Amino acid sequence: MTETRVERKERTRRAILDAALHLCEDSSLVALSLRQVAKEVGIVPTAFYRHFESIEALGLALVDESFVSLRAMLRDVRRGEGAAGGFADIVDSSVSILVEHVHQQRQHFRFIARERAAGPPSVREAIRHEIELCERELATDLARLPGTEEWSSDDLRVLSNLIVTAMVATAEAILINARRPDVEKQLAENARTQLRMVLIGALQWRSKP
Amino acid sequence: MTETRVERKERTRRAILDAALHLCEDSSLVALSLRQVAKEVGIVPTAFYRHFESIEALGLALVDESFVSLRAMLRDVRRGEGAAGGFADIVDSSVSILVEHVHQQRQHFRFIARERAAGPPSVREAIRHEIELCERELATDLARLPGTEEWSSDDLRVLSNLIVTAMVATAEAILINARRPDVEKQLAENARTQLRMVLIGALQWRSKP
DNA sequence: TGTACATCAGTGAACGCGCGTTCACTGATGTAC
DNA sequence: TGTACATCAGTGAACGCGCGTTCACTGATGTAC
Repeated sequence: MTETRVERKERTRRAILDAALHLCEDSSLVALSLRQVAKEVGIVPTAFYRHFESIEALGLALVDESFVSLRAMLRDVRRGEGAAGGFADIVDSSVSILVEHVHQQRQHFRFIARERAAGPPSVREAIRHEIELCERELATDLARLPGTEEWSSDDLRVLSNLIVTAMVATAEAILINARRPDVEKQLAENARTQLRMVLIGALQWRSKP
Repeated sequence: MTETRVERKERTRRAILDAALHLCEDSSLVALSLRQVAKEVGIVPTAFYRHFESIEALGLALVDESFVSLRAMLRDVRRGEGAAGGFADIVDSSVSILVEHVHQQRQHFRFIARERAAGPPSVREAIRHEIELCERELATDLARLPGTEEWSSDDLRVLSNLIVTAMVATAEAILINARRPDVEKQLAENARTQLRMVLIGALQWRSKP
């Protein structure tokens, strides 16, 4: 015996998650059927229920998993900020890290981008919640940058929201133009320009009293 | 006889478009069936084919229709810019007009926001194309603002893209928080702050030679 | 104006198919003694 | 170590349902003369 029962079950669960991620790439979770997933995995449809209660529950598991990837990216970005010299370096390295992670975890980023707008309500809500947490984290990071000492916490959140929105849009654009390195290079350069514009504006900003 | 045959047909077509817009509000076009639409309209499923070749074709018609609404908004914004005094006025009035139009054409804006990420490929592509046209229009508007005389056309496009992205995100947030006037007021104020931050950055910007 | 014919939006039966879910089951793995 | 029993991931038949699409049709509206 090379595998325990628990290991075997975990392997099937993994296969279901991977199959779902793959199958819904061209449409959405809401158009994904339990039978399609079971067929792709190579199990009988009813065996699906041994692992998830419904496609929606499977979706929520995929949200958790996808945000593990996204948080790994944020950790890398934060490390880059510590090492870098000025704002220009931070911007350059952050966008590079974004591009790199989008490629490495292509399916997870596509999943978030798509289901954020198209998923079942509970999945949309879960993604919205996770993105809000990311915005909060970024806001506390921004508070450490020189020049934001006098900012209100509201303004930090608003700036953070703007940056996250712009970066999500950049990630989406990169995913749409996958396998077109020239377009991707341009998109990354545009994202850097946008971040620089925003940060220049931010450095001039003074919160209302 | 009160209605000609042509008028009657047009009325059914209208009813199909409205029914589709209403029925896919809680999920997506990809999860919408021809039979659901026919039932809602009160015709037999096969009669659908007298008006559209498929749900996808119906979706493309809805894209056209939705962007008529969106362009009406852009026209109002442009009129506001002409009348307003300084940047602060432009920002205030533009966001107010956005909020107002999002309410007036709630279904069209929701449709665009949702199907942009979730629709059938051809619908996604059509929406992407329309948004790109809007970005171009905004870029030519921006070129008329004082302070952008020396900008490269690339930088104008990049700034325009950032503004459109932020405003689309604001529209989405307003739609999600419909019927919560306090949240909406905050979202509008945040959007104004974001636009001000961006424009302050833009005014400091100098394109690379 | 009246008649004969053409058009065509909407009908209704029928088809084969994939769907989610139920149920009783099998047989390999795991555990208690 | 060997045996008897428990667990439980996966099976397979069956169900009723909604799906898109086909086809021949109906009958009111429109048109030519």
